[in-house]
Amino acid sequence: MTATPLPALPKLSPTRPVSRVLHKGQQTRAVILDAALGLASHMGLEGLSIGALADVTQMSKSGVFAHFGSREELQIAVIREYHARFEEEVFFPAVSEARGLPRLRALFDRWVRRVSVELDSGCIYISGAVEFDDRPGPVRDALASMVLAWQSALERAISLSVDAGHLRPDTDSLQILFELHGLILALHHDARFLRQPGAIDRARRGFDRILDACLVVDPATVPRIAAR
Amino acid sequence: MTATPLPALPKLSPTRPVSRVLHKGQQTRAVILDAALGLASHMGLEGLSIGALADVTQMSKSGVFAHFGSREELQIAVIREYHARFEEEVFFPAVSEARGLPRLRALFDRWVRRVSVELDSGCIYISGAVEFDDRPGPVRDALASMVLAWQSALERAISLSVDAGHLRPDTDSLQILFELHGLILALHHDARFLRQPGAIDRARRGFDRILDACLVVDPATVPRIAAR
DNA sequence: TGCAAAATAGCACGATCGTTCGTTCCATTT
DNA sequence: AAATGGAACGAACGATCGTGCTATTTTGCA
Repeated sequence: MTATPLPALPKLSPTRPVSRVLHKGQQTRAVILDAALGLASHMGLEGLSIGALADVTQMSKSGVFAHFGSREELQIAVIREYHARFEEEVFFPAVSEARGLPRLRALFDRWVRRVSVELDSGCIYISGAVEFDDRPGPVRDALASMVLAWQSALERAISLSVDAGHLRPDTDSLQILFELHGLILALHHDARFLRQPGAIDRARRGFDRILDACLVVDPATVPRIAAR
Repeated sequence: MTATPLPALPKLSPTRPVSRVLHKGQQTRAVILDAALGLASHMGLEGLSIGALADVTQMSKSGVFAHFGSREELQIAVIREYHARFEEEVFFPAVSEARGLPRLRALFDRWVRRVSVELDSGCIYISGAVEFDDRPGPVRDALASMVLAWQSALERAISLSVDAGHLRPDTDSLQILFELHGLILALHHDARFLRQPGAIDRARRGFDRILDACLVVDPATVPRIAAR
């Protein structure tokens, strides 16, 4: 339960220059990337077309194209951008919580919100995984790298909850990770595809149920630490 | 826990003539459909192209096209065919098991096998849900109808387990359904996209854990019914 | 065996795809 | 004032897409 076999979280910050004045090129590139993210979350990474991107950004196809060099590079850039935003909105705010259960709760809670409340923009991790599970290549590699990084971060939070004494020492953190991931995927499916309103509560209740099973209960002090 | 709000399982059998001698047309249509299913499970329903289908079946594009009238009809036909096979391989064999926990176990077990062991052919229900969650139309409707039918069948099996006294009376069958679905989705994700070998066991263990939590334990006869 | 009907092929269409190329515009520098 | 470089454009390319049309072949039944 100590060493994690998953790769470390890739740091994306170095790739984009810090607080430099953006040249015109990088500025419009950011605009394009923003539009591409919105487009990809609706149509999927495979549905991303340069022509549609040109329409949205009011540019010429070749003008858009020049910023990325190829469609594949554009897709990878979108994945990286999504990863950066995911870090910003889910990971970073949660790690400021106290390690252990509070942090784990915060991670899951923000994850849920990211997948569901942002109802219009689907999760590229999830749609991309389905689109590229049979398509080897650099896009799939980039996607898998990001997903593994996020799973690794979550697994670490679970392990920390064990170390902090919040969860039982015999907790199988990878099993917990698997089941939590399942809740998110079911949420994404029921909320986005089936449009069922109760999915968010179901995911949260599932979270409580999974963790209840391996909560450390001190019978001397507390008779019963219920969910939450 | 009695009435199910989900629609009834559509009976597909009436649509194909029973034990009639197949005319040449329906015969090659079946060949095309078989190839289309294999192709769609790799490339997705959106990746299904009539040209590629013509190459595989050694036919002309127009020859393939004539059997369905439109790409949309082809996609719907593929969805229906997948549903029929899913019924045949997962649902029908499982309902021959005794109602209650045995049947529920059989349903889940065959579901797991369908999603994972058939490693080359992905689940169209899952990939289709991601592809069409933002694309209204008849294809999405057909897909949703099939998925809801299957979920309804599963929910009935869970409710029957409650009625049979295998699960506690206060069991929230829709919550169980949600979590079991999550396990399958996580299995599909980890096995197909991440290629992690341990995913099948994780799904099975998740199943046991979910049901353990609402098993009826008779304290008089059995001191403790452990997992399985 | 012959004939109508069904099944398939051939061809072409408009649209869209990613990509390449040459050109123009504009800001910065020499 | 002239020269340089990046950024964006417009047009065109080959390919593939779905979808019509019209022959031609094949099938099944009288």
